[in-house]
Amino acid sequence: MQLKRADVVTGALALLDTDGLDGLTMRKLGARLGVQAGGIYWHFTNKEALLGAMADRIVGQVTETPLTPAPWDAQLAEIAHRLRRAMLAHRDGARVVAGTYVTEPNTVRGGDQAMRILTDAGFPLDRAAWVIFTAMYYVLGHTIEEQAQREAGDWERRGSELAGPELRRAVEALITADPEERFAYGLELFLDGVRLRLAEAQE
Amino acid sequence: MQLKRADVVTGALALLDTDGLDGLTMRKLGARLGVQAGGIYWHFTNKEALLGAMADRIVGQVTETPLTPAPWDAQLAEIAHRLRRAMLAHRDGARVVAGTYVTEPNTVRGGDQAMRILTDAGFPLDRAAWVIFTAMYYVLGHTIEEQAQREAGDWERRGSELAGPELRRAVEALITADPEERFAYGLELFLDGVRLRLAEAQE
DNA sequence: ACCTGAACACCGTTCAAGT
DNA sequence: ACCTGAACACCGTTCAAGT
Repeated sequence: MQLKRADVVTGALALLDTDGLDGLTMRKLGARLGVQAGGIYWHFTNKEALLGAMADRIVGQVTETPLTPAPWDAQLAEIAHRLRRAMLAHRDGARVVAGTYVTEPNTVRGGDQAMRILTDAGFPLDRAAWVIFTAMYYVLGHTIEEQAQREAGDWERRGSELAGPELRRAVEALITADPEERFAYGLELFLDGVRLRLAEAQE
Repeated sequence: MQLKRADVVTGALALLDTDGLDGLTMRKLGARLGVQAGGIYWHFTNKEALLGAMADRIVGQVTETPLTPAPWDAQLAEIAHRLRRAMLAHRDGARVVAGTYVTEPNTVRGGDQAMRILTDAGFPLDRAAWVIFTAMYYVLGHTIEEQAQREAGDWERRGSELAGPELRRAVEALITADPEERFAYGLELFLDGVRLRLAEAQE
């Protein structure tokens, strides 16, 4: 059986889960697929393109099941939570998604959906775009760190090494907290601001 | 004259400016410093440690001049703006800072300062920590993308390649916007949320 | 203490040639 | 069309040995 583009992506995601992003090499991927490293370049022009396809596969989870009708802010929060979960489903998933400027189908679909939610709510197009990217930075940043903490257990050690008294207790507060709760808190912080701007624009 | 740790960092930042993060190799750095690549390992245990020192040098700009007395939200905004400017001062500066879990002096000092501002304003310690990291994700994410856009001019092309109608115009809205204004907007969005939480906590 | 020289164990990518 | 074999031009890191 011959290799399809989709098989390469599936294999790459499996390798990502076992070896992490730094361990994801073309040679190891070739071995897993029963192919020489060079052979992969028939399916993808380079590693970056492959990573882009992997990112799009991950992001695809967000738009898989349709959103239930709800107020715009609840829908936006739902998208953010879905994106976080989708990235958490693969080791280093957030780093993979963050590392690619994806113009691929699923990413476009997700972005389009988010844009429509905000413009329907009454936001002007440019502000809606700014808001979405701001949210994106938060979701990516939070999830990257969440996964870094999970993998390298030495965050705890590093925390206790910290000289600064306030920051040290701050890092401890981060580590002991439930990641899900912390994620929701930061997201709401930011949604508060969005709600306020919308209210101002409409009066 | 012999090489000091600080000289290595200075040379590495200069190389970063000319060749970018991907072009920053130990061999090229050695050549610039008049030393074999292996020689650098006497000063730093590995490349990661060197990158950490570079990040701390960059972050050091934030705490160099003391903050003028002002309300807590203005001070926090000032820190965020300083951090962005400090990272913009070096090519790929944001990526360098984002890629390291820094426990080094300047980073600790900056984190401590931010924590004190929020706790003095009345925030409980754990929430203050959450807020700061949320802000950090935003500042890093925004600045990384700002620099990516600056370096690879192909963002514009990618934008016009986008199939999705809403998202396409969204990306155009991002590109045409003044980065400084866009940064301030996203920051205020988030500060709005923080102000709201603080007001709720104090009534 | 500080660095050289040279090696080790890798990388991503290319490309003629095979089937 | 799809892949092999083998090479090219790199990496980060180690470490005996020099000064």
